[in-house]
Amino acid sequence: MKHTSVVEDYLKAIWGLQQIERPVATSRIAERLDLTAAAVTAMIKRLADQKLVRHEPYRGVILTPAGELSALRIIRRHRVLELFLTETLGYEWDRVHDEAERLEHAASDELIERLARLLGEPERDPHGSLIPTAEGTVDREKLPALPDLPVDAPAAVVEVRVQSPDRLRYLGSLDLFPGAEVMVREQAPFGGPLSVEVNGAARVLARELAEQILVRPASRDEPSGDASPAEDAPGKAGAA
Amino acid sequence: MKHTSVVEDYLKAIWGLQQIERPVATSRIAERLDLTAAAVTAMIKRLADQKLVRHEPYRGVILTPAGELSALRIIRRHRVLELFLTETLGYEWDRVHDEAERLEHAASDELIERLARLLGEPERDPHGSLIPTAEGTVDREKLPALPDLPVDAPAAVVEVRVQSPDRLRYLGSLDLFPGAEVMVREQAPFGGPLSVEVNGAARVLARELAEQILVRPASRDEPSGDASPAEDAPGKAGAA
DNA sequence: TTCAAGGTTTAAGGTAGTCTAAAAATCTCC
DNA sequence: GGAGATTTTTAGACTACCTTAAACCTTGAA
Ligand SMILES: [Mn+2]
Ligand SMILES: [Mn+2]
Ligand SMILES: [Mn+2]
Ligand SMILES: [Mn+2]
Repeated sequence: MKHTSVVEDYLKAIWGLQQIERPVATSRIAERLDLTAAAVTAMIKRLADQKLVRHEPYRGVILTPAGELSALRIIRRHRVLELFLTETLGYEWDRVHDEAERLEHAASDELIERLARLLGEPERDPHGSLIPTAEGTVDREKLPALPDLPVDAPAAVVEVRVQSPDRLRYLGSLDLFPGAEVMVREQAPFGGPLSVEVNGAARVLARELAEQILVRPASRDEPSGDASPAEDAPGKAGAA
Repeated sequence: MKHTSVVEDYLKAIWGLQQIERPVATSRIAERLDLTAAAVTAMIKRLADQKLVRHEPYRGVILTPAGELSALRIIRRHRVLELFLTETLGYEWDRVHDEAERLEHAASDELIERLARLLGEPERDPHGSLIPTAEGTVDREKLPALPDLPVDAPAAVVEVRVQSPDRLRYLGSLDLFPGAEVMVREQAPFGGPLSVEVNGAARVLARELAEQILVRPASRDEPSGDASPAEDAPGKAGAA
């Protein structure tokens, strides 16, 4: 039931990659964790021994239910910690990942649950990612990205799926935090940039970045979502 | 400049033992860290290679200035974290040590300084231990223990040098937190227990425990200390 | 002054995790 | 249905710790 921090990071990586492709290839894990493929193969064997993954040689791995549960518990830790760092300690949203990456292995369940209570049992981290419950469950949501929006349709930023501190800092300078009100004004052809209104201000944004910004279109009838319960705006964490 | 968590724990242990006896014997370190003497000898070699300790074979080790600086920085982390856990998250004072023991290795300097700011740049941890400065300095203070007090002389608890959660919990149930007002009423002979008044309530306390409770006698003229600046009562952290 | 007790170090071996280089399997594309 | 490219796994080594058992100092008491 208790794993090393290295194992925890592997599980987290595999879980994330699994959202894209199952089974997960050795090389995908290697590049995400910045290790050689040989190291990953060796670790995969240990994970399989511990019944955390199933491995088909030369084919890849998938998490077992036990592995997935552990992964989600670590992801919960990571995201709760990230939110604590921005909300309580005033970190910028581009600086929280590395800190949380280490703390997630040292914090006890009790600490995480106390932090979650302090933060009001939050649903999303500073980047808008859903925080798994303490029991290890998350909804799988498929939201449109900014370039998927029709022109002039209002929407709200929900999640910014960007890791790089540089990019996050840049997006922050454009006010593109979860909760921001956005509207696509124009999409340049041939994969060109988007003209977007963010909280009323006109911005131009590289398509590559825009694709990582997930939004919820404003429903025309009601101000909130139609089928889902009213969203609580996560509040722009650590604005510059 | 950056050490493994194991190295950090060795430095911390050696620093603490050095306050009692210099040089520090292999076996003292082994028992404090719950390791075999052989493991300690091996590690001492590595520490000496890194110029963190000086080792005289068969005699013991002492920290170099670099080693002491590192030790004090880790002790600062540990104590700031402990205070955060009691003050901000409502932990009891007997539960914070283990948690801090792990977090101290994962938290960045920036995190610790932000916590310290949040906590008002505190001077003492929940047990009353002095928190080294960010620069890595602490005053060495020698306070009397409870059994050193003359009968009927009022004093204030400053530090409770007890590790064991059981004992801490017990002392907490007697209100013996830093800041408590105490007065020894009677000392049973032959190493017997002490009768002590704690915040006005009569208590009986084993001498062994009383010896770990450091106090500052109230000066008869002024309510505060005479030479030192007024102490800020650390507030009874996590009272039951 | 010797010698045994007790603490310390060395020797040998183990686990977890990493790397490079080589071997093996799979994929791609003609 | 291969040949060659690409991935994956194996083999062999290395670092950081830890353990037990044996050898080695230091010391104090006879
Ligand atoms: Mn991590
Ligand atoms: Mn995040
Ligand atoms: Mn520690
Ligand atoms: Mn303490």
